[in-house]
Amino acid sequence: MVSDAAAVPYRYETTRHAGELAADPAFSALAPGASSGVAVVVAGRLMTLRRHGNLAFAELRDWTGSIQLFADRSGTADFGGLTDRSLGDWVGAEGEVVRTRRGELSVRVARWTLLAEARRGFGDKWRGVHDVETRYRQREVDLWANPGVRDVFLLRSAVVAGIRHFLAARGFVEVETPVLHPVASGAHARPFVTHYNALHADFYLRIALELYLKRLVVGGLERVYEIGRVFRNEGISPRHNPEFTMLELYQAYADYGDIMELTEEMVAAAARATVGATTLTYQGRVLDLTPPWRRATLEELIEEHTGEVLRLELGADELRRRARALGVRVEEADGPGKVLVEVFDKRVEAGLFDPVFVTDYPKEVSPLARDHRSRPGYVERFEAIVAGRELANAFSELADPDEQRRRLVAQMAARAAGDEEAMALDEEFLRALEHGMPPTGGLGVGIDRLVMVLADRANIREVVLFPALRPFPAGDDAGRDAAS
RNA sequence: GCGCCUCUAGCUCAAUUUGGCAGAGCAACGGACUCUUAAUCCGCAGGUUCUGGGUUCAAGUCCCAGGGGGCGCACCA
Repeated sequence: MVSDAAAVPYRYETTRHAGELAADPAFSALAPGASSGVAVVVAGRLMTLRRHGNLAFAELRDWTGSIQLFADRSGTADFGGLTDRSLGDWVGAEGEVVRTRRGELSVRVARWTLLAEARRGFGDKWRGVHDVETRYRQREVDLWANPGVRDVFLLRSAVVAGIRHFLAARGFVEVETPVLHPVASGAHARPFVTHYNALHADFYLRIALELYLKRLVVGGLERVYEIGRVFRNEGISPRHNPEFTMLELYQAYADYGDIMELTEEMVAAAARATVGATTLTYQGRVLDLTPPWRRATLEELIEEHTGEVLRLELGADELRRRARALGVRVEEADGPGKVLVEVFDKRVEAGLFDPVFVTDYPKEVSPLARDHRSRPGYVERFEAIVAGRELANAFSELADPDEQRRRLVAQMAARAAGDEEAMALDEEFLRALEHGMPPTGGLGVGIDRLVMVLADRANIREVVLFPALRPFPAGDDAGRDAAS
């Protein structure tokens, strides 16, 4: 069915969406076989087409839902042209809202317009497309072929909108900071490297938002946040995409206790804005996100889940011995704090399901967090664990420029000793701190992981539209298409 | 990077315990049908079984190498 592409209009004005028609109380009482007298214009893709000679029924789907089109030879202009259409074609239709004798709300098509032709099909109309490679590489196909996919991404949009709304109500301002950094710092991760031709210098894609945002607090933005992509040059897994979306926020005059309250309220608000409740089902289990969340120290949770009482005071040798006894692999170079966190990550984290704020991390592994006000060797830091995964990381921020320099110098020493993830020293950041940063609470939230929880998805690829995959192999389908 | 699994028509999947002419449903294409809901019915067409080697009279099936994908480990706050 080759059609004249030039005949496709440049614009098409609809009056209603399919989902609205189905939900409109004005039509709910419409009896089978009755007409409403209301004329509408709708548009979307033909998902099914049932031809009956002089009658035809079609499912027209737009991004709000579906509406049935009802056409007949006597009442529909170019009826034959309509029944010649293929599944997947985009069609605009105008006509009266009616209910068929069998009770299906429909638009009785008076006139219709071809808006685009689908040269390719969308796979099995009942079973959809299961091949994950097709689903992720050709998300446009996945969005039509598989139920629920579009809903996940609409939910993702609503989560981000809900967070912006929540933060605006608390007086936060949203900013944008550079993606290309001369020094990649603010997190323990290997960066992607790129080259800045105009500056004749290598730059790094950011691994965190942290340092620039704190400089803005120094600059007087007392409540500031950014939602943006960060890039970590690491493995791809069901829980890791090398580029992912992070929310970071900083609140002057607040400590990590305040940030805990903010975190649980913000996640609860995002849940209410999307699933409509703070209790939901995740992977078959009931997950209760209702504040307040449990608070427990790292050591308390380790003891609870392993039976071992591990404290920094035991010293590195003894801690390594006990960690190995628990089956946790640790390096000889690992200090006591690193060992403690390793034990938690390997033996405790995955077993936590309902939300927990894990508090008070070793100073050794937290170079940007402020010393704990009462526990030597520890910092005021927490991670929020939800459904067995880290959802957020936060601290009372370290503001003392001298102490911050000492910590980062130590990191650079570790880096020189071979630790590729040790944090880099950023002189511009240190200079900013010398201007004075007030007491500040900071938070980082993995938006992708939050969406996974709210959308009940176990794989991060299900919540990222175009997840990282190997480049499309040469000589495969795309190459043939280009040649033909 | 390592281990295990996987790749068959546009899509979803079959193809007998060491191996014996590669099939079905959906989509597409031609046709019938005035209330369908994955419409139904008739007809037609559709293949480098991921790629390259090897074993065998015979390979989708067994072996080797490579590629894509999945899962786990490692890595990764």
